[in-house]
Amino acid sequence: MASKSYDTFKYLRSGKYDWKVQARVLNLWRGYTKKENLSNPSIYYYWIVSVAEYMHLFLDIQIIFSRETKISDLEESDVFIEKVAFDFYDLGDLEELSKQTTYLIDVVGVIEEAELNLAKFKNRLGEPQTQIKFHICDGNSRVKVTFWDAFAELFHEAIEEGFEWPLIVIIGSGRVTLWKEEVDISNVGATTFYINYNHYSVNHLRNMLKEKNFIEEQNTILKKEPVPLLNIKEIKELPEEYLEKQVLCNVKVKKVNTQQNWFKHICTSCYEEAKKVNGKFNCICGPRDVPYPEKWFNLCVVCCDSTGEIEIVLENVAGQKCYGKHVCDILDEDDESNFPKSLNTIEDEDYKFQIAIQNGKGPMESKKFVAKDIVSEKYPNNNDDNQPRPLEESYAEHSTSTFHLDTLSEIN
DNA sequence: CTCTATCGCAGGAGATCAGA
DNA sequence: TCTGATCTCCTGCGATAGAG
Repeated sequence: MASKSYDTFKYLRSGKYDWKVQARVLNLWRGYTKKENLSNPSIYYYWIVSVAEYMHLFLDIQIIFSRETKISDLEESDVFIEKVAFDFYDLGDLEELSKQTTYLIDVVGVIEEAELNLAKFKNRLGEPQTQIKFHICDGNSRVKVTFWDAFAELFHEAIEEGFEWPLIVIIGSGRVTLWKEEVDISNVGATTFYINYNHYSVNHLRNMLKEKNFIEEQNTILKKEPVPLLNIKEIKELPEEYLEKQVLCNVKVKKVNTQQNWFKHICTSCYEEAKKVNGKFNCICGPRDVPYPEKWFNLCVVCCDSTGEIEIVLENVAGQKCYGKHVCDILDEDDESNFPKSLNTIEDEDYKFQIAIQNGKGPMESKKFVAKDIVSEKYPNNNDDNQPRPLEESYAEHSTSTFHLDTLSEIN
């Protein structure tokens, strides 16, 4: 048997038990076996003892390792196998894939957000968790991506490394789920990411980005209406039909209102405000306590420009961007229950707010102005001097033990 | 291991049975 | 009665789904 030549994945089939293949482990993460561990990713050959017929959407076979499977290292110079291989899916096809839990998927897309921030919160069990959320777009569709905890922090560190924006990301072996009726790609142990990687798919997207209509098409997908830039006088005079619409406005923060609550408690399930009743937080989404509500900015500031003054409520995203901190960070620093003095630091600063016009609370207040975001000029930034910078290694949470070789079968 | 809750299976320990 | 084989119950762990 030792002299037997290698089989290729293309010809593997069930019913025969002594296949011998050369393969590169593209992705390796810790699984659950009681005794045996496998070492770091490298090249192996395997005696495939059983090839199970496996009925599914994408691949014809699944390779199962048994006690009889023999694995040997191969020298890099002995074989030529690509170091990466992706099996990309269109972002528009992911909804169907979100209904299954067997397979992980590879996608590539342009990150839409101009800035990506880590969100820290406590889950319903009081455990601190970290997440980073963004959307990717392939020119035809867009999907939400949520990375969790250490993987989110790894991703956040990676994007700080000075890549060309907009970032083009390949997500390898992401898990597709439906979250609040929206397709969401999240990470599992196997998930990897490659930022501005030197791959034809990335180069293709970047070429598309240079065409004018990519951004236009993307905006069409987002059904974004252009947001008008108005001054304070114009905003105040907006007619009723502008309720629930958004405008942009360049303002200077004149005064931070220290007389009102500067943050509110948010239910971690439905993101509505949680109210304190008898010492416990309750939410409208169901008869349950919210033991660890999130804390979101809800800070009143008086702003001005050359045409007048206006009171604006900074919501969470705008507040985080103003201070570069989360509410809990400010609370940690200022453990007094009084209004934190550090909140005054934005006075006399200039901002371009994206403001939603909302219904006021009472007869004295017909309209309310809520800053949803701060507009950054960072995106898009096609600076040709800034060449895409591929990562030498993918970022992944590699550990030891079992393999998932779903993507390998496409190599040969 | 994302983390947690839950389900289901594998395997160990002890009980039971059959044959010498 | 002893010993080995088989059966049953229980526990712990792996797999999976769901949450944020």
